Amino acid sequence: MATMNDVAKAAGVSTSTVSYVLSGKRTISPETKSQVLAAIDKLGYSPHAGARALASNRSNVLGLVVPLREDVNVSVVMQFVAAVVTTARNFQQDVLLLTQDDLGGIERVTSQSVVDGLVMMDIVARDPRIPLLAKMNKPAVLIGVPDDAHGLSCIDFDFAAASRISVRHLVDLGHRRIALIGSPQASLERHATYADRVRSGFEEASRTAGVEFSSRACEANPTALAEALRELVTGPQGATGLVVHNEALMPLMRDTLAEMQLRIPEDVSVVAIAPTDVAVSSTVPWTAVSIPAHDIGRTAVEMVMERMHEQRAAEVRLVVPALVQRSTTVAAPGSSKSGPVH
Amino acid sequence: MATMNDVAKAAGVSTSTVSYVLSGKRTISPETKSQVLAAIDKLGYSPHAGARALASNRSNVLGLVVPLREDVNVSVVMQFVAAVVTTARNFQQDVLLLTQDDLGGIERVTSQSVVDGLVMMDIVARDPRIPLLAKMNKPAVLIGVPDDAHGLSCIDFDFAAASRISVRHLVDLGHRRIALIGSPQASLERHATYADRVRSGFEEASRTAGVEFSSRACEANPTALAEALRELVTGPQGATGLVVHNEALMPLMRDTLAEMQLRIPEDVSVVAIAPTDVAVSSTVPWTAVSIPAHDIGRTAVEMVMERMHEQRAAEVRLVVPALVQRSTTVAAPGSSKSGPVH
DNA sequence: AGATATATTCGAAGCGGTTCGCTTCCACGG
DNA sequence: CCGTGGAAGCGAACCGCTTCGAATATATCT
Repeated sequence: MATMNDVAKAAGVSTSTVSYVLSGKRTISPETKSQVLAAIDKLGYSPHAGARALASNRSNVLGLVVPLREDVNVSVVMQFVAAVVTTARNFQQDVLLLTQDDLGGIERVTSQSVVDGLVMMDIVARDPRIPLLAKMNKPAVLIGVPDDAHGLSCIDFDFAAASRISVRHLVDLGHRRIALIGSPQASLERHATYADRVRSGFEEASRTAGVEFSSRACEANPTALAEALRELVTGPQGATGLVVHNEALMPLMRDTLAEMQLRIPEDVSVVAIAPTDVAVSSTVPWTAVSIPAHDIGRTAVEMVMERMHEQRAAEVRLVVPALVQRSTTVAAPGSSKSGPVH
Repeated sequence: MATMNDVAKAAGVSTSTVSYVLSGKRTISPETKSQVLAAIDKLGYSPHAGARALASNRSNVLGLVVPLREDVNVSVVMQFVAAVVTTARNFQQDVLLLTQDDLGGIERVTSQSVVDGLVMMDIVARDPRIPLLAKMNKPAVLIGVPDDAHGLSCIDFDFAAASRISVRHLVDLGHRRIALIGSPQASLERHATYADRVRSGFEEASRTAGVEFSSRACEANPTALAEALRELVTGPQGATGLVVHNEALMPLMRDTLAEMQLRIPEDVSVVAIAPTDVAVSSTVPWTAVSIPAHDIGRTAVEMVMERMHEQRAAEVRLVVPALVQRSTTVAAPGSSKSGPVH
């Protein structure tokens, strides 16, 4: 492999000149520049990442901590990842993948300067990785809002608001008994921030609206779903409106309801909180609050980059949700769409 | 950050000694070693990845090229990725993520020595990235088998065999008219190797068995599926046995068939070629040939690592498929056969 | 003209490791 | 008692790039 020195010789200049041609940090005369570029081209030179990292103290690599566990939402994760990688490239950064459970990994890549910054997904309320990460003195952005961010910046979808507008939508349609089918038990138990927020938003909005409500977790399998539906819909709760925040469940929903002799939306209205593609690639498109995974991933990288050079205050950004009505929600049976019924 | 020099001073030895303690490439007396380790501990020293990469000419990073397009199978991809990352860690390697469409990325990370080796997923028959990658003189393994591997090693699931045993299973059950519902048109058109092989395996086995057969692509939406089923099952083809290789379709299958008044398995038997989790997390578990994504990912990394130090011949490895009968296949209507016959 | 800017380029000192060759010390055999 | 060999540690030469200060040359100002 040709080195910068080889290029310098070939172009009849010093290495520093080559370096400045490449970095543009000092002005170089057009003639010199073109000679250098010609030499680079001729030798097929490309800079050595390690050497550059050593000298400049920047690796041009961003770490991305992704959850590869079973109980998360694969396609949302993929969308995040795609957004992060794409955006990172716009900043000349590559992306190093770390897994959730590799706790030492975060410490390793930061302390060894493998990465210049970090994006961490799937934050839980009291996340043990956060104090660790905060110590490392590298720019980092959390996707999700923990109880204590330890001075790190966060970005997230406003799941509480998503839940609230879902409730309001159902209430506006005249539903008086509603229910939330949430993430798998595991997500709730580890207090994934999205799971907690969806639930609290749901309960808060329901209370405000003065409707009957209940909520529960649900695993991503037909049996669990059937049981949940039996409890919430056909059981004593008798909910006529459902908010579902569980992507893996969506494909099973229609099927399972049908087996229970329940029609959508005649017997039960359903609002999904899910990525757009899940909401629309179903036999019938769901009324849904879309999770803009791409925007969030992009913004996360932007926030990291903003903090890479200049010191910058930590901030929390929430992405505002919007509900799109499709065909799975209608006015409650026996309700006039406008007036509250008691 | 403490450097190796700081450690050396604190321990009262030379830097080379510290280096040898860390790498174990030369013998160091127990006393010296423990002093050095104590100093490392006390100073919280950790080696600088860039410096190490420069001096040793190894970055300890593996590149992984993943498809982030829409028409691939997200959950399989995730399983691969998880397997690759986990296995890489066992070799002290981190994983750098590259996307399919970032063609320059492959060249960049190899020529700049950002990575020590590469794993590339979602290979197509005449993949333009392959000659490029072959030139780069870094160990690389393709997941998928292209027409011309240019001297690179490949690993893949034996999709042709998977298809063949699916056909044989149906034939053994007495089905005489069978059909294949394959990947989306886009996958076929770009000649993703798995799509091609599934189809040719299907046709070959069908011909051998002397049964009527047909096959077609199908997009991952209910309308497309309904149309495919109309053509293959209720239409003139009148297939009673179906092989489905399209993960995204599986959740819609049951639903769509029901709407067409078709029962599984009474009216039509179905074999899925899909990852285990997709096959079993359905309202009814599918008879299926599982795609062992994890094994393949792991092996891919192992193959790269094997080629990292020693020169080693290129090879093609195929993972042998196995069919698990569950509840979606039974003897053909009006056939005397009650089970697989050999 | 002499002095002060301005535009380019060079040289050298790092950045923080790895590794090779050499020295030192000590035990052991003849 | 000397020679030999192995164990342990040291020093210095890189690895390839960035960056700062200085040098040179040309342009501008008074």
